Amino acid sequence: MTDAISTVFSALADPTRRAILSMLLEDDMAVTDVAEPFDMSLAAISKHLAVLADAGLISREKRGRVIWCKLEPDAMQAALVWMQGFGQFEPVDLDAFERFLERELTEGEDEAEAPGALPRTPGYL
Amino acid sequence: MTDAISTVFSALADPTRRAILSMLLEDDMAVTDVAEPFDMSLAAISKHLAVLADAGLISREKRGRVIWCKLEPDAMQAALVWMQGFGQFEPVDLDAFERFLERELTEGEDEAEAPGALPRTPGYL
DNA sequence: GGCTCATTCAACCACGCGGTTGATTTTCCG
DNA sequence: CGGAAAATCAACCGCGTGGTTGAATGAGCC
Repeated sequence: MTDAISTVFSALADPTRRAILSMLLEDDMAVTDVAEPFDMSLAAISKHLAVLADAGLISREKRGRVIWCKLEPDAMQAALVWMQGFGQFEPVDLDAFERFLERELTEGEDEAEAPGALPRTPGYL
Repeated sequence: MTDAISTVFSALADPTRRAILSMLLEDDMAVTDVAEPFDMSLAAISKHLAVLADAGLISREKRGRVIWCKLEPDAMQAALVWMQGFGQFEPVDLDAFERFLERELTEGEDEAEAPGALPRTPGYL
């Protein structure tokens, strides 16, 4: 329940919230602008944003009377690694797997596009 | 709601269900054996298994009067790819990952098969 | 046949979630 | 100052979910 990974998966389980994250992939956005394409009240979107912020998937910064929402993709990493460790079921040495990930993450610091990802604008790098 | 990815994320959002998946990573199991380490009723575990099966994350095959649960990691693929479209950790390029898996899997070929289990081939590689 | 084991079904309950509307707070602006 | 915009808060509603217990179904065993 209260563990971080559950919170992340739970936050990702809603299509509206996933759509919001996809929007934030392109750029930081104000709450009103996030809500604009959706057919629901602003309060509902505000709640969704609260769920995402609680999971650490976004951060909210107040500038003036506008609150800017920013994607925080690091929060996905634990869940992602968990799933990846699952992908190849079986006697794979998880220690070696962790070392592999560590190596990959530390040496691949140059920019690369994710296959099939939306166009990335460097807003959070 | 009814889309596949939401169902998968929702299923993964419960620590009991993730623990079950981890157990099934080692071997196929009967429902009673799955339920054994948990401090809740068998019916509750049965419901969790239904949720996992509905998400496609496991399959259940009845042999005799016992139902064998088998991990189906392919169902994670879509959700995993979706997440990979996000972070800066995406330079975990799948080529290196595949090579890693290749090496790991060919090293540990003396592993015991589950009794009557289908051959464990990496379905999504 | 009758018993027992494995599993699910059926009701039921407490609780949280996704949504609404209306009031409130904070900030900008003329 | 007064008003409008941005966002959240508060209360409420319907429904799904995670859990319980007890009964039902089905397969194996003596």
